[in-house]
Amino acid sequence: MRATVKDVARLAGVSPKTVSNVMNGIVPVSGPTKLKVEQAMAELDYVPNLSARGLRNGRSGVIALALPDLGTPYSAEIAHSVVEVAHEQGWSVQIEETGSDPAREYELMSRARSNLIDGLILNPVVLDESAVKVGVTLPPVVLLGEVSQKLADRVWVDSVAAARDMTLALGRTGRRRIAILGAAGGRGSAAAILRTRGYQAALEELGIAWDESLIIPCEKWSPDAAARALTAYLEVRPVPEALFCFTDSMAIGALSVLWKRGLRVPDDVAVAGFDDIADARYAVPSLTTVSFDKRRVASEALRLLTERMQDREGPQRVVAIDYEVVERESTSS
Amino acid sequence: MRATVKDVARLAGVSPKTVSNVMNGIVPVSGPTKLKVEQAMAELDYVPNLSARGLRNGRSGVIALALPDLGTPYSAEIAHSVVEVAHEQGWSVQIEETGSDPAREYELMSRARSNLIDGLILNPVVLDESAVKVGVTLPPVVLLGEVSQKLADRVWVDSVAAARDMTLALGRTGRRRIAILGAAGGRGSAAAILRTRGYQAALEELGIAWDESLIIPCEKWSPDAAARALTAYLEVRPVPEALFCFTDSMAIGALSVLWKRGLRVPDDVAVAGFDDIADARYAVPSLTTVSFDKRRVASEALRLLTERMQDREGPQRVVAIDYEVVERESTSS
DNA sequence: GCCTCACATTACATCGATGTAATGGCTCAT
DNA sequence: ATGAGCCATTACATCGATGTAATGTGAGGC
Repeated sequence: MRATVKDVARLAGVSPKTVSNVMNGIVPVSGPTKLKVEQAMAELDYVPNLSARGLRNGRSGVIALALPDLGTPYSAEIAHSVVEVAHEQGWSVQIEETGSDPAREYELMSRARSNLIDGLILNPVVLDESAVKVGVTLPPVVLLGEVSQKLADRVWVDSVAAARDMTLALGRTGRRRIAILGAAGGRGSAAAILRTRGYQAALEELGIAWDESLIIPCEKWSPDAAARALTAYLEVRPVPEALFCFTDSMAIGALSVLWKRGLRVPDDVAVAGFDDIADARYAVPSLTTVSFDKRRVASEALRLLTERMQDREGPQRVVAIDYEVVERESTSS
Repeated sequence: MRATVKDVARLAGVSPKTVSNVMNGIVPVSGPTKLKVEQAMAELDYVPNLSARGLRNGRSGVIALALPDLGTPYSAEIAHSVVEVAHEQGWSVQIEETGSDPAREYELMSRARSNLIDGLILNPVVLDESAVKVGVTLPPVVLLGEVSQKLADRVWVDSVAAARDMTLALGRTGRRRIAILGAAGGRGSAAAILRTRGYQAALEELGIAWDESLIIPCEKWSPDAAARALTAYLEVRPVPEALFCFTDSMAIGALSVLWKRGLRVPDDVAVAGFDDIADARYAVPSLTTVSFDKRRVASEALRLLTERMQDREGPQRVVAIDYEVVERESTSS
């Protein structure tokens, strides 16, 4: 059986509370007593029971991170950063996937309320619907991404500005028939809408007319879906001069399709992505993309979350993360 | 304040224990009483406190998954599968990164012993050293990968056989100067050693002499490191006829380097990987690799883990996951 | 030498859910 | 009608750590 505070106390010849005092160091303990207790803890190989502590303190030291799909490089990199930053600050991270199923977002919320979780960092797929449930009775929530949600703290990259800058960069290379891949089919994701808006703004600045035939819809932002969408598109349309994919994953799928068709990048068509995932640099050719510091996203999210734990009532805050258009071989050789 | 069993009991006009009985359904509860309780729970929006339940039951419903680096596609895909399968079975998953720091593996173990975690799925970086700590006083542990560790249950892919098959497949295309990328520099990882051994076995079968100059060491299995290692190698050595990279990530780094040097794949050099990550299919050219079912890895790991929870004393078990050499464009056009 | 004050330490209650053992009410057989 | 027997329900204790309030111990001042 595992040792408890009682066992340690007995061995050290003190009371359980003193052991507790030694551990959390708030109530002062005299030198010799402290030493005795520490020796006893070491001897018994004592490890505190976090369930008990959590019950007593009302805090578990665990935060949840909810992402659509951990398997995608973007989510994986975000998760990596969050886990790393959280670890540095003494938090454990429970990971949940909301996948394609919006219901999981709600499920998560109620799970969060079951006290095993002190806070939640959520990258939502369903946008406004989630809003309903985000209230004061919930644990602190920080949202990631472009969500039209005013009820929770949020960390995001300015998609409109970034997409605009990227489109301008493509225009600056002299290309005018600039297509976008990943636009919303029906009611699309907020990110799709915002990035399309940025693209549109750039076109106006460049004096390029909006051309519906250059909008390539693609609901799912995976290489798979992108490859299919682009293949279908190229069956019936000429090759655009530039192709701005709304994520790097889609761009990687697109590069594969273009290469298979014998189209040269960037000579025949320039390709750009968004997110700057690790593999973007090693794409063939290396991928021009919108880059931003994912570690920064993680640390800001965690900062907002912990601050929210202190002050549950303060005003909602939104943190924008700086981005940068990184030009690589896929747009200029 | 959040509702507790007491509150629910008071509202339903029964005792707390009856509420508990309704929830876990082991002790029978009469129809009408059950209904009253359920209504009360709904009305109060009751959510059980998992810390309290965990304290009482000694189980938290949470398992930990420890991987070297969540940011890499391979780890991410494994994590994705584990989270998904675990969720289906009602488990939550806490993710930890052991990174390059072996100490974290120990840290994790002790964390696991703190009762917030019912079991641990560990993909170790340090091999045998971990062994020491895996004992009966720990929660159930399942190891992932090629670990020379006989003290815990384990799920793996037979690296020796897979590397042998891949090398044979490369040999079958008529190429004889087959290089490997990712071999162990000093005391390498178990996987590196085993894959090198499989390569060696295949060479013998093919009647090809062992050539030390075709062994390209690369400690870290990232595109970065692979790109650097290969670049350095090509400065001083001729291009091999085939390049067997020990992971797909390395292969992606290698493809990028080869392309930048104007070398054509597979015409000038065939390239193969290992793991069949999602992006392998969309590499340029698409990547020949060793494929296996990651969901299967996850479900077997979880099965071993839950069975181990039932029977802490049973004999250690090892599950080998089937693999398949998938030939794509990077080895034959 | 005695009293005060400060500080380390202790006993006890508590967090919320649930197993144990005991109680209560009910049906059914005689 | 009454006792046996069964099943739903209850009171209480418990899991382990920790806050609260009370106790104990020492030093220092007069």
